[in-house]
Amino acid sequence: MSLRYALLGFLSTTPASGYTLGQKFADGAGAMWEALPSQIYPELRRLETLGWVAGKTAPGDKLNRRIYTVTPLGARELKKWVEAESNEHPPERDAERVRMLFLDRSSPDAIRRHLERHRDHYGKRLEVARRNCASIEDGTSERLRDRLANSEPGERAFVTRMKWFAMDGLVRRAEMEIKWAEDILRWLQSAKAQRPASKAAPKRRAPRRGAT
Amino acid sequence: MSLRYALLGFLSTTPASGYTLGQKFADGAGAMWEALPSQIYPELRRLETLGWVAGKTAPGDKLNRRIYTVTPLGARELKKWVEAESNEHPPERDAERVRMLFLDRSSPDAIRRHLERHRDHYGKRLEVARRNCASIEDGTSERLRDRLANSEPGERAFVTRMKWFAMDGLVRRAEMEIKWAEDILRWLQSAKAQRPASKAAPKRRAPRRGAT
DNA sequence: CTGCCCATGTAAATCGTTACATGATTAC
DNA sequence: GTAATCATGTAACGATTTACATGGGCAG
Repeated sequence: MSLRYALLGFLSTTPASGYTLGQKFADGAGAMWEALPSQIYPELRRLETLGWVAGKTAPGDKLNRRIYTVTPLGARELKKWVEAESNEHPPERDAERVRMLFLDRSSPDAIRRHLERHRDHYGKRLEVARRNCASIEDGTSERLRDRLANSEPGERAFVTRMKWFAMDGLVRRAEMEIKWAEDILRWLQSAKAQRPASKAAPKRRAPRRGAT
Repeated sequence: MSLRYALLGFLSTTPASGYTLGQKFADGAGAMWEALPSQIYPELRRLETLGWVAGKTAPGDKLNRRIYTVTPLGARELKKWVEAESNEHPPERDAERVRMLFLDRSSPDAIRRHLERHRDHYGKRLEVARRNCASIEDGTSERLRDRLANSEPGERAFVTRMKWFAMDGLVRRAEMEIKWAEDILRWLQSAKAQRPASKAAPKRRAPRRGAT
């Protein structure tokens, strides 16, 4: 049910086509809720029949682009959703950590490769999120500009800051995942030095990390 | 497809019934991949027809508990999965951050309530994860003991450490989410002091956080 | 005129949730 | 004996992925 509101939210800043939304979802400000065309297009049609958005194709457009705009009803429904008290967090489903849990019977090399992929994956995400944060800070974010254009002048600093915090969450997440992977990689490296083959190594207790 | 391997993984440590797995998934070491009974039971049956696990009900058991054990084939398939190179990370779907993104048109009070729920939610997760970490460290973790019982003596320190790292990932995630929420809450508090009603506030640039 | 990107979809299959059903066991 | 918990499921629905289809525009 969140795809619906993610679409609605992005359209509440700037009217857009399904294709454009799909692009934003993949990389830009929308690296928060990814979805495929086959899910986006039907959902936009459903939003239209609900009367939450209005879609229009420009008469001369050969590409048949359908541009959607949020209706007042849609804006109210979006607000209802973001403010809802019953925000049950989604169930935890952390495939990477599950893998790590059961990689203990694999070779240190397999574990290392896995962690390097993890680190690199979040490295890319970090880059995107940092870039987005920067463009919010220096005012080059198109989406933020569109958003501010629809805001009261007195609210603009507030809106800017909220956007920044949201994006900063993605930065922090990526930083955490990278550090987690690197800490384990470092330990694997030092453990390897101690037990070159695969056996031995005196039993040591897992120490706490630096800060809590 | 990950539920299948999560089940397989947990069974590779200790044979268990579907009900038991459901419990572990909800709180204990399994706060990594939650699933409901209606998904767990059919999946276990499918794993059985695949020959990856063997299920048996003890003759005298009035409760009709079906205890599943991983077969050698199942163990090989699990290993194949955890070591697979094509570990595409799942698409990002972060409903909380999407909400934050579009909460900028709501009252600071609504935002505050939202963030407090976020903080409290991860506070509970942090407690569970810390408890699990602690029980791995002090050797009171039953699941770890079962796991070590099936491991070579020389590998035990390594296995212990890997389990700890996996669980530590959940600790770090929860700590990060709590800090994120608290940082925004603190800012809301200070911003409120500056603009008590809802207007004004001199435009300020979003500053970088302490460390990168 | 061939291959690639833009743009919008449909159909089938799989994964996950919600609602419901059933019976036995344990604690009060 | 009644309520909570143990234990296993089925059916229907909703969300998501995979595979496929289609046609216009643009660069070589």
